[in-house]
Amino acid sequence: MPLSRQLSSSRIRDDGRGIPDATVARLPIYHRVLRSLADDAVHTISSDHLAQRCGVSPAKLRKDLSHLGSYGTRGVGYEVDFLSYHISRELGLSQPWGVVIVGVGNLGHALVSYKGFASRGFEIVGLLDSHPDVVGEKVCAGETDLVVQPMAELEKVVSSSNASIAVIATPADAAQKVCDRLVAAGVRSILNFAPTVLSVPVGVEVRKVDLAVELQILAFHEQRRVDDLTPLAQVMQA
Amino acid sequence: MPLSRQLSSSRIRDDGRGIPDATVARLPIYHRVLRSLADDAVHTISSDHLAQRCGVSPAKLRKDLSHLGSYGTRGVGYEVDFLSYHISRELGLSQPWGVVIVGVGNLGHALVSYKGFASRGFEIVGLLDSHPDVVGEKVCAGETDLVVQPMAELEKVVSSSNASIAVIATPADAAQKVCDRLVAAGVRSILNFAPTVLSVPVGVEVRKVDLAVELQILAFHEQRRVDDLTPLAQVMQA
DNA sequence: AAGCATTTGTGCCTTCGTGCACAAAGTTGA
DNA sequence: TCAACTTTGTGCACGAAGGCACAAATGCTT
Repeated sequence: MPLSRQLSSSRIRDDGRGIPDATVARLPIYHRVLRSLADDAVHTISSDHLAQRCGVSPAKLRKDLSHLGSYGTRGVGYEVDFLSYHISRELGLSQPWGVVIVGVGNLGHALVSYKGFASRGFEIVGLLDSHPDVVGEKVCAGETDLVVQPMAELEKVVSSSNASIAVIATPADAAQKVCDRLVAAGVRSILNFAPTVLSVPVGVEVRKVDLAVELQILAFHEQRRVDDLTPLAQVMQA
Repeated sequence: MPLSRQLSSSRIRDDGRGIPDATVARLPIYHRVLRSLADDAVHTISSDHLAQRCGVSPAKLRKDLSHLGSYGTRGVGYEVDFLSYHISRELGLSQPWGVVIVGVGNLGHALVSYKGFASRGFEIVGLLDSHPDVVGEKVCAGETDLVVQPMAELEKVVSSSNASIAVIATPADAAQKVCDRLVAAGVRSILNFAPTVLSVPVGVEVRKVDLAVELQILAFHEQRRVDDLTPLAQVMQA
């Protein structure tokens, strides 16, 4: 029996959820812009206009949205609230997600105070840190306050809060151990801010955000730009 | 004469210039792992082993490195220091880059205290904020202390420090104005943490890091996983 | 010196992502 | 009602990216 195909991320029916990864990565942008438009009392918007606000090409936007279904009206455009609802539904924002943050340094504090979580269905249900000075600190997270728990409580916090997403904001040398404990506790989705490569078993998804990597990519293009200013060297060598 | 191709000459710039974006995005990872290996006194490493540490496939690693030139030895592997040097050179890490950070909230503080900048040639040369309580604050950045400047000093700070990269860590509603002023002051590379789409003229590169977007992508896959647990319902309804 | 073991570098093929262009579908106005 | 206009949804073609497999090149051993 070909069971292996079930594990593949590719779906056969386009009617279902065969949404390309590149599209999924852009849906949150579309959703955010649509919410902003709704706040400005905009009812309908064309793909050209919406695409410009999202920083993508109109054709790409239309193809992305076509993967969700035909939610536009030809000759008119898309109804903002209607499209926003369907995107949020597809992204799973209609149900709440519990998030545990491990590591409450400057970055952890920034994450807790970030306003964009609660409005998109994410609720911070646990804060963990190993440093004695931080443990016990009361942190204002949205409407409710949270107390930073010691690292020993990790398994208990994850299981009791039924958190499904974890954020690692620890130093690099602690990240892998934290990751292993999170996975053992049942977490299958991890957002990693520590500058290290995490190894996880299959079935666990890790996304990484690396500040230094982003800067180095910028530096590469910046240097290439500088090199292009000296085309004489190339002519001389030829 | 067939000038189009010259083999075995890694110094030909035409070959080194066309590095795919996907490769450039992985080079910082390779570099970081190589530096770590060097600290552990590892002299040579094979592509299989290095690939495993970097979380990529060996074939991909070799193809990535082949874009830089032939820096490996068949039958042996890659010399750690040698390869590390060539990657850092290609990324432009051999020369220092001045970085200005706009917005010194929790996230800004986290960026300033991040250790990975100085070791990769990035030096924070300016801190800017609009809030009176933050302006004037002395922040410890690596070896030297920096004082947060008021936003009015933006143009002066950028031009006097000759910064080429800027980081926007402000709230979303201030980001576009800050971006415009940075571009007008001569900045051509911007790392944007604000959850908004920035519009810039051609020739300016913007990379964005959006925390909520990353969480929403995780939530999408998490939801898909939950939906896959109930395939019977779909079959029954069909 | 010669053969064996090991590892790199790369050609080929498949898959994924993007842009173009246009038919289909809906609205507006007379 | 019908024609002109607007906008969506999509087929197609092209380029980028990834994986496989193997020839070329190097070290080691006899």
